Amino acid sequence: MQARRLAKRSSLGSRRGNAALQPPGPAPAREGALPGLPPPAPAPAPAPAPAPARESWRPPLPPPRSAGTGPPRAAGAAAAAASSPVLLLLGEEDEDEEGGSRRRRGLGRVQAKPRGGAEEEDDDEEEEDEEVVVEVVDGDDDDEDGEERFVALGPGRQLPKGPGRGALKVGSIKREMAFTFQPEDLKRDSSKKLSHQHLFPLAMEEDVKTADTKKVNRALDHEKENTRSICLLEQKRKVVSSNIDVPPAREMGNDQILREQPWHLALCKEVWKSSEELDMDKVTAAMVLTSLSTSPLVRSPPVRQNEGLSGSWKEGGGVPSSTSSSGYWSWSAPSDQSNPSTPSPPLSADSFKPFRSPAPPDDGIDEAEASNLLFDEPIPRKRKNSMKVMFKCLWKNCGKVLSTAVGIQKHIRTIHLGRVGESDYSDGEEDFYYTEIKLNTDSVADGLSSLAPVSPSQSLASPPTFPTPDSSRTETPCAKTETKLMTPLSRSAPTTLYLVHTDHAYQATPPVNIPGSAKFTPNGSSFSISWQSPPVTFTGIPVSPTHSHPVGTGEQRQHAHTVLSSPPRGTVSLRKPRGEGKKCRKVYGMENRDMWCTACRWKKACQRFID
DNA sequence: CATGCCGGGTG
DNA sequence: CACCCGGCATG
Repeated sequence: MQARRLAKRSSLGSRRGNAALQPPGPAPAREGALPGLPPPAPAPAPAPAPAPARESWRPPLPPPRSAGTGPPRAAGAAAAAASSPVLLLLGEEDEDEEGGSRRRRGLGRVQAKPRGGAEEEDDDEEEEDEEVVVEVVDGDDDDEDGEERFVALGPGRQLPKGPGRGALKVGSIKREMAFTFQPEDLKRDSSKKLSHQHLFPLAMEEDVKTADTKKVNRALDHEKENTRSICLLEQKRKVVSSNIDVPPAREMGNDQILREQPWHLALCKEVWKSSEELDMDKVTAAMVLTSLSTSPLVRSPPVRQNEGLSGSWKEGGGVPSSTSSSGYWSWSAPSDQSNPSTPSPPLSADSFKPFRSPAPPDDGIDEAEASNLLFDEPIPRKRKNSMKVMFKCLWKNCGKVLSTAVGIQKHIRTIHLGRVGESDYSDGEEDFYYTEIKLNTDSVADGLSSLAPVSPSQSLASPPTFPTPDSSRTETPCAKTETKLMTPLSRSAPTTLYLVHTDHAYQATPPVNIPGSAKFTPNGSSFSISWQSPPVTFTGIPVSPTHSHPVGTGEQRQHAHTVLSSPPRGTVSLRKPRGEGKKCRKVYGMENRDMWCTACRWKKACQRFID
């Protein structure tokens, strides 16, 4: 808001100085524009250009190319492509995107690029693919690498080598298919592009994402044909792979799988393919691996993967509303979810990408895990740590609380039931005399600490959150988290905690109950958490809300105020009481404004007539 | 509404 | 830091 206003103001100001005739938009730009530049181009061009360009190059699939094998096989492959949708996808797009860009490139890549920015990115995306292909085909120097990939590609799901593999393998599949009918020479640009590659990582990802989405949509459209096309693809691949010396057994395994579940696999393949397109390189894979290994609580991947397979996650923006998010994301869940690499699960493709590949390996486990979390067990694992289960004896006048069921049973047996000798024998009667109580270890503190995205801070190398129940702590990590991955869910998730301190009656926000918020009632005081507009409200805290000026205890409160951002008028009335004496304005009047003290001129506290 | 002043933006 | 201004609080 302010910004806008300011902008407006500034523009006005500039106009003021200039001529009021200038059209509002271009005016400032032009003023700033260099004399040497051609007037029309600079200002308008940059802004609108990117958008359209992006649109146009969006669909790009990683342009499969062949290095050595290309030419001879190309014709046949093209023909095949025509008959099969999937192949069409690959080939066709290749034509569009690749051809176009290539042509342009041919014309003069060195020259300035009208829409070159997008183009470049596109190319970059292809980079990795190409490189890999080259390696594989050539197989000379980097033989080992190439081979490895192909080996991995075979098994499809029994990926023994780790998460990252999944993507790579699938990718290699596609590559195989691709270069079969793409007799293009990649060496040409590859090196150059590679150099570019690291420059546009984000762009790449996004591209990939969109491409991915689009692809899957198409896949859905052509469900039926997909089966067939897959078969064709399989054939193709076999041909190629035979050249490349792929272990036949694995190939077969993969094919069989495909045949058994043609449709699903078609989709899977699409997804995988795309994921591979994302081309999460080894580094990413490693990162994911490490993050996975460090935090055993990473459970989002499974869910997401499922979504991905079903294609639901791509229906733009629909993600958050998907099953996983709705039910699963009860208040406590986020605390678990907010782990290093997945502060905000399903939404952003960025976060999504890295996880897709690792997913396959732990498929089974994750499946179980996900369902587990989805259905029952309202209290996710991590919370168990903070949640202490105690067993309380219900016997009259005996409030004994023990930490173990066995203990309490024993207690009841021996003390109340008088079964001293039969300590081991239990007829279950004891069960009636004790109850299980869950001690929310200092509910408030617990809640806060668990809500605090402790894990994200790890991955982000931000200062670790202190286990101390200092609620104020929670904010720092949050901010970072948000900046990192700004996905709707992450924002809505309780990653951010605001503590609204109520100093004034008008500021007192009654505990707001919002769906998805949890409310604790420890020690009689109420503590409600929600991750929406009025995120957290504290009431009943032993802080006297009476005095409006921080004195004595005000110290603490002051601290709380500064540290905790309180949305609604967080500013305590530190405002200097209005000066009663004469002020420059009064003394000199508006007419003699130049005689005012500077402070007055600046609308600051008058310095001349200080009270 | 007038005034005093704070918070924040711009250069 | 100088300058400016939006907007709130107060009278």
